Amino acid sequence: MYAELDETETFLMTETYMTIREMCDAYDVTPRTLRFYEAKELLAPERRGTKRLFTRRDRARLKLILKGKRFGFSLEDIRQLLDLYDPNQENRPQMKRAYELGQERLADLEARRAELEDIITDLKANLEWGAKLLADPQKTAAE
Amino acid sequence: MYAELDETETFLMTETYMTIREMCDAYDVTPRTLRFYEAKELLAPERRGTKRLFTRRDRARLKLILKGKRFGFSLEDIRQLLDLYDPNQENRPQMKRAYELGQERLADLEARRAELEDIITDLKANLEWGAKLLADPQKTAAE
DNA sequence: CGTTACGTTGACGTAAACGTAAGTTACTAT
DNA sequence: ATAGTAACTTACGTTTACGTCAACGTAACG
Repeated sequence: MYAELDETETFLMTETYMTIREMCDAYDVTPRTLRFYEAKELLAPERRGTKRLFTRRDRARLKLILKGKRFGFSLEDIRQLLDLYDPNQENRPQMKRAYELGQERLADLEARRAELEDIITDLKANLEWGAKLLADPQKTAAE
Repeated sequence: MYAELDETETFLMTETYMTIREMCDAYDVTPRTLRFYEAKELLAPERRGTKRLFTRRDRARLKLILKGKRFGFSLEDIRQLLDLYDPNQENRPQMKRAYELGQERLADLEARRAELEDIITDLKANLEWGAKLLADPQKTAAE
């Protein structure tokens, strides 16, 4: 099926593919990581022969993966979130399920945002107290 | 030194200690987890004989640990954050270092808050689009 | 045509954060 | 005295998310 493609790639090259190394440099990850994400079905790069070609879609997904990780989501959590981002057209029941799942996730995220606010507020207050203590050890002595 | 204490514990029992099981029930963790956190010096329960007695301080710290984990901080990260919360009095250079470290952490947290906002915004938009698609598949067909 | 560079697939190793017995101790209840 | 309950220590097992070789393919370059 691919036998008729020549070296000049005249077909869908509007996609601006990226090699694995370009990806690594652009997003500061290792090749191992990208292959690992593919194995876990978080990414799905195309292949030219044996080599991976990462698409715009892969890049968008990778960005989300990296963000998600910074918030303590497991890769499995993230995979489910990603599925919300390009819903499987032609499958209403599954779409609906994904939509509902998305609502729950959104609630989670908003709860986390509140927690994060708390933490930030606490830490700020604490640092201000610390600043006073450093500046004037006597005055701040009392609890 | 503890030989003169009797069973009625008349000394510092204003602290309202909690047993390991009470802690587990209150914070939804396992005993293993609490012992693990102690081994990692995140908690420092007192002992009555061999048994652990968790103080108010331990509880405050545990709350922060659990929050921190939800944001993808490692236990080692969290340990350093915790040290900011009850600074080692009588140690200016270390206090100063802790303070500076705290500033950095705060910047991290605020950056994360921004990211979290992004994610929430994205997901919201996505879900609204999904809602339309579910409600009226024809109209929403175009990309 | 050899070698250098980049990519590939196994396959085993590792650090973090616990889980899970196995065996011991301590108190309490019958 | 015995049985039960709860906690303890020691130690090996497990999962997640990759790191790290080893061995191989192939395209380009001098």
